[in-house]
Amino acid sequence: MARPREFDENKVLQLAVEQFWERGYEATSIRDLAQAMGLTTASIYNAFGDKRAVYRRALDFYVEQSFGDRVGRFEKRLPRDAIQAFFHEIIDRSLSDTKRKGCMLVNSALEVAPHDEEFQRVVSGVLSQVEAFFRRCIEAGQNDGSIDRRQSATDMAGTLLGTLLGIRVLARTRPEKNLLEGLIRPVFAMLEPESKQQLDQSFA
Amino acid sequence: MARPREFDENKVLQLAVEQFWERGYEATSIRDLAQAMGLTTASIYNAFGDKRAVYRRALDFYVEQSFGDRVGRFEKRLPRDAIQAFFHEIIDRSLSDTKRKGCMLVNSALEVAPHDEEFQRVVSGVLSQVEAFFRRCIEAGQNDGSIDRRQSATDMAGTLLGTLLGIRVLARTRPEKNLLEGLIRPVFAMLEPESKQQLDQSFA
DNA sequence: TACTTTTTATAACAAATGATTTAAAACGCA
DNA sequence: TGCGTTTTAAATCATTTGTTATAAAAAGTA
Repeated sequence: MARPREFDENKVLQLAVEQFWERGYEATSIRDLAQAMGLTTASIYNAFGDKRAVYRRALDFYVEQSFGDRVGRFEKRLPRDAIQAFFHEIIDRSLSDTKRKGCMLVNSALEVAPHDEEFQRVVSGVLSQVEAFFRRCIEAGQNDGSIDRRQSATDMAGTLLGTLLGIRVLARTRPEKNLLEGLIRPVFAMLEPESKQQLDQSFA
Repeated sequence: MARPREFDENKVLQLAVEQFWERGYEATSIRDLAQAMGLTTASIYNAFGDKRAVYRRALDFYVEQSFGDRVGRFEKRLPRDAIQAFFHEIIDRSLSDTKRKGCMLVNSALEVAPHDEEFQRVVSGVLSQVEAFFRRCIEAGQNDGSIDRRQSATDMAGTLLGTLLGIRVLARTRPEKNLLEGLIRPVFAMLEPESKQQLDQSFA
């Protein structure tokens, strides 16, 4: 019928992700993008539309591979394990992020979402999903007695979401192991039921 | 000796702050800046240097008026009051921030600091000062018994710093009163000494 | 093989970008 | 009043920006 594409859409999208992720939206020009993706600008416009559309697709691609199966995988664990493993993985990734790219979703939340309704919805939707994941974990833990019941699951899920975002911001200017691993200790302690807290205390 | 300035440096710096704060560094052109400051581009270059230098001065100006006396004012209160008042003020400001500008320091931490050593130092320095403020409050509270002693002051100060940054990120896409006020409740509870926690529990 | 369709490569477009030039205007000091 | 100096205004500089024509190249179908 016609000439076929020379490039693999997923491959070039991944390259677009890396470019936008590292430099952000405004600081990345179409030519930067073309070089990073190994395409001509004409091919980009033909395949995706304009610059904003490429960013839109790139963000979806990032979200898909960053939150897609991950949340589900963690949820198979014991509630408190799931939460702790989630945070430890975020911290590990932050500490090995030598380019200090942070989290592309958080970057989008600050650079593009405030001035673009559609991105606002996308970002806020993903954040709500993460919050819901935390809430499910906490509710499960409160039911089996492994998580403290004095604070509501909703409030604690919000605390975890806030802490997560805080870590991702902090890591971009101060990616220090002691700082990041230290700041989650009190958060994990907050999850512990009172009885266990007393027990720990008696051995201290 | 020579022709005097027609503008007040502090006034135009404040206008530059508002422009950069709302739109960020890359999305603000020199002409945007000139219009916002009520100056010609020539005057800007003559008075400040290049675009980066204006941003540098604007960020200093913002930090000065945002963190300058504020931290000191809070520190005059009782330790736990100081921390709680600090967070309530941040949340109030976030909820009344109709333009969703967030915190210019956090914005800088994500947009410019990762690619600019000098801004890296500035941002990380201010964050360290906030952290130190939290730590001093916590240590004072631990000494007078109003703050829990089971977690180290360093760890809890990190938690507060992370929570603060998380709130500022979250507020830019989801400035919801319930969410923000809810997420700090478990954090404040974490500060409470165990004895008090038990007491609260007995009345619940 | 010729036709149709899509992708490519190259070049170009108008507009915007950061930055500077030029010359007029405005002050202090002699 | 004139001199020296700095600020201002307007125009202009070379690049870069996002985007689009143009035409050649590459495939499937007839």
